[in-house]
Amino acid sequence: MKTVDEFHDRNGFSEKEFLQSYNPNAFERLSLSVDAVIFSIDIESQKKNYRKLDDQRLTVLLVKRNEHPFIGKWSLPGGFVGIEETLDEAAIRIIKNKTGLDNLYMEQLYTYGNPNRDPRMRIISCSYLSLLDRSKFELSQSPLVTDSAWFEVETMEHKLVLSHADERIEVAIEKKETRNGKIKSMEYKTVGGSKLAFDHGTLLLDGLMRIRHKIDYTDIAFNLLSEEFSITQLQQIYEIILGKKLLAPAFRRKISTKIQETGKYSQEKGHRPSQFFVYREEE
Amino acid sequence: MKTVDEFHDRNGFSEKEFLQSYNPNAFERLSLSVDAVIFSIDIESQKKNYRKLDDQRLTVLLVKRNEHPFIGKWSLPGGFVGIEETLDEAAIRIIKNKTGLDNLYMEQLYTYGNPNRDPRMRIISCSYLSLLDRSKFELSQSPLVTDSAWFEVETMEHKLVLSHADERIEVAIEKKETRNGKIKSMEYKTVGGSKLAFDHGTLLLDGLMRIRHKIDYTDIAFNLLSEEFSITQLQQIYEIILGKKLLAPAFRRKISTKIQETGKYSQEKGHRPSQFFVYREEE
DNA sequence: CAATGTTATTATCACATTGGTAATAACATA
DNA sequence: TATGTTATTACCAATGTGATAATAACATTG
Repeated sequence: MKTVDEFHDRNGFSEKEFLQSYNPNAFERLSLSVDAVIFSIDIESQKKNYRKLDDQRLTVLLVKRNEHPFIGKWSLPGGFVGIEETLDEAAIRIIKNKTGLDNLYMEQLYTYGNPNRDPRMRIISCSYLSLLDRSKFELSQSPLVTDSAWFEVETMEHKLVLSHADERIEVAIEKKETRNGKIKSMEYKTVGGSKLAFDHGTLLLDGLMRIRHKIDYTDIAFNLLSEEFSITQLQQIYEIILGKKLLAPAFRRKISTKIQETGKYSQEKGHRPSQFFVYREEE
Repeated sequence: MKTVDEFHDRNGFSEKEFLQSYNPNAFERLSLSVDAVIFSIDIESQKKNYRKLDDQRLTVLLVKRNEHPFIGKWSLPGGFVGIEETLDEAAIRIIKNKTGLDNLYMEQLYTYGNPNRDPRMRIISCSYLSLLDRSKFELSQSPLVTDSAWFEVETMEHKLVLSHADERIEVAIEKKETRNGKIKSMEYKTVGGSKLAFDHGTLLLDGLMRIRHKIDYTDIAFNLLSEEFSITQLQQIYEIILGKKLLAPAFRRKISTKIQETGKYSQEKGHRPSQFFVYREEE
């Protein structure tokens, strides 16, 4: 079998020779960062606050920037990719640093390369989507607790509203009809600046779209709940993400193949106890 | 309203001052390339060659590298992202250069950042998926015709086989069970080297998975056909991509809402003519 | 020109899935 | 014991899907 080295280019160089004389600065260089869109839902706390179902929210983890650029603004947790780590490794490292948690659901989302997205220089950002089981997590565990917070996410017709305590961030959204080949589709794009750093409003919106879409052909929603859960809790997760009410009997039927009874029951008072279930893997 | 400049960092610098003194080389730099997985199906030519339905194939555009590294090997068409262009712009430019075509269906697929994926240096690759209507396209129109070709794609249990004329490229595939949070899933990964340059076997396999999955919740398949087509041709596209036969009446029903009659009929002999349809956009 | 072969298209049926409402169950409290 | 609350099951209608059969519209052949 031929080895690569047997081939020579038009200058007569073998691959080994070529690589030895290769100048890495021949092309423009740039930097790569990873930014994480970390979602969670705190069903328990939302219940304690007497929230109605339609008032419950998905939350996203934001950190306040304490360095230029965009100092003082909220941003998605992120950081630069080290020269010797893969993108996934960088995302795991960054999420661990910001949340203290490991083994989360995590997937690469999209890569943003607008030349002007960072005022410092050309920085490409690869975004990751991550889902957190809030019962395992307390913000105080994080080394960054003083300037990180879970913001409730609310989508309205023309804007995305993020709120936490008395902070309120609005991101304008444009519904835009785009054509891609023969396919016409409605795209949701953020427009203009906001109180969010960089283009993180766009990253957040894209993450939101991804989870809303992916919830009905995968089981990612289970990652937002603890090991044992009632069907009602699970249904609430779906309702919050999809932004609409679901019918209990139909939901129960559809989900029944994916869960398994535990025989344990809830201790809530004043009504029939609900059974706890666990996620059952497909065979 | 406050401007960003009013904030000062711990060194007392405003954002403007910070940016003026920013050293872009403070972090490790790298390069970014875009590689395109361009699929097409040539129904007409496959019919002329008396191919049976189950013998029809999806094809992907490969170009032969005439420079180090991987000189002489086949690769996906790609190139470096210019310092002043977005990733989408780079993909459009590259596809136009390689195929001569514009206004194709195109979407960003995934970003690959393994530190060792390129022997020259750290090069990140952002892959794009593109679909081509073969009736509008002839390879001879391309400025790169001498070293580019449509390779038929065939997936088998443990390998991906690409073939064109007497060339045959095999890419080993590993079915790997991965766990991501609570979700267990089967992933298909390419293993080891092949006659394909870089990690392009992986890019190709991921593109294949994406199109197979996306075909049943979007209308991307229409991008592989010309304006007017018979339902049978459309069904063949679906069969080729999904890799299995479909029942004509069921397919007809399902697709009927997405197409519109033209009143024109095929001229083929020996049987009932088929009506031509056009893609109908949703209201 | 009728019989045959070929592909296109429609009809029909059984079955599964889903949206929706009603009924029942299992508690706590008044 | 009656009432309120949530959980769970039963049931029905409407819709969608897999599958086979029937019919239509040609060309070709004997």
